[in-house]
Amino acid sequence: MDRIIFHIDVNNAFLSWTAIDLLNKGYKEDIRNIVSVIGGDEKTRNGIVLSKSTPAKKYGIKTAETLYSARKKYNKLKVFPADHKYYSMMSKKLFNLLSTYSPDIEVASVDECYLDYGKVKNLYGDELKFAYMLKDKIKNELGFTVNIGIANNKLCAKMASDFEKPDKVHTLYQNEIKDKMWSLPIDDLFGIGRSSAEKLKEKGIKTIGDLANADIHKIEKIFKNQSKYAIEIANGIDNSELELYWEPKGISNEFTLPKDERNIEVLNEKLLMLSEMVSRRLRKDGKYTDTICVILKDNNFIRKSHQRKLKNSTNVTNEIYNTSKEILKEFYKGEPIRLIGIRLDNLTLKETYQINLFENVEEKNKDEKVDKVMDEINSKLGSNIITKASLKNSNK
DNA sequence: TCTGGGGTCCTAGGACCC
DNA sequence: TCTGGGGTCCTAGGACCC
Repeated sequence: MDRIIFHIDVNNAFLSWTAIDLLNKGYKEDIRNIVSVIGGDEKTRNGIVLSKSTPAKKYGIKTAETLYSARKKYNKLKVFPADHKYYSMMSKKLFNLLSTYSPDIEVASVDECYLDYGKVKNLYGDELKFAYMLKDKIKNELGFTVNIGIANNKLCAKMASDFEKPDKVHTLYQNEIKDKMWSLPIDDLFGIGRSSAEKLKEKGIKTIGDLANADIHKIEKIFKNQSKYAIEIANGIDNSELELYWEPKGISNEFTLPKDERNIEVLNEKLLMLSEMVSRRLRKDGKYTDTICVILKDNNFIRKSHQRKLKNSTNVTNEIYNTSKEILKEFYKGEPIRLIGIRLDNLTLKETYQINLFENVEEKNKDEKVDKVMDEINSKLGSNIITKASLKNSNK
């Protein structure tokens, strides 16, 4: 039997949610109806568009472009800051509402999910009628609009929800793929990014249909092992299951520095701060890592990373900090650094531990106690106020 | 005042072992 | 004296997504 999958996608999520927040706070204007964006802070060099209103889209303003560039398209552009806490609250409201209809939901990101309608169709009936009801219920109860894509698999549901926006329901069943998907530009295919799209266009593959009917040998240089898969997605073939339970495979934090930095002492301080951020998240999940990766981006936007695998897994801030400091020393060549980050991989629930003759066990126990106390204080204060980094640099 | 941050997956080369 | 492959693990980088 054919599956029936919904893809539910909030229209202009960050912008819509901020619009609601502002209206609740007495702001007169609904920023969804004006040329507006949610943007990062330009002073800290985070000045890009995170989300745009429908009118902003009409001026050609795109997600991830610089605010500088967006303003050139519309000089009276209104820019509002992001409020991720509020977004995550709205996101929960949406998923809670959806959960009342089905437990089979894959949360794909803060503003989109897949729902296995096939499993509950006998309860709610025709999927199209239900989707319209659902979209209107979300609009009435939560105050924002969504697009719903209906199809026989995740890929096509995702593609369908991306058709005309906002506040729409679309289907993309197996027998509609040719008519509804093949004429779209190759860039629109989920899974084909800018790099692959450029290479495909060079070979004369300009639409999804072109790829669907391409000779596999023609694209093997581009997709290697993934060539068959690439042709399959262009044909709307996707047998992947919904992933109902998600566990992070890695934890990372990174940030752009207010100005380019080449002083390794300053970079080390940032590593301390980052170590605290990632290790606290790790401990909160009750996990351990044995792979620590330091990420740098230089002033030319070239990203470089080096990682190290530990003999024993850990969740101790100090150990992560000391390791990352060593990694940085190993590969930092003195170039101006724009961004620095730490990523923890190979997460496990249990600590692997082999006795190491050279390890100072007392030191480790002390570090663990310090982490525990800090975590408790921070969870009580509900903030990141108490950090070793902030204590160390209390001169501000 | 030009270009974020948090993820996943894949590839390719080298090390190492049998 | 010359020279196998297969398998796995580790590392760095790139592509892609929201």
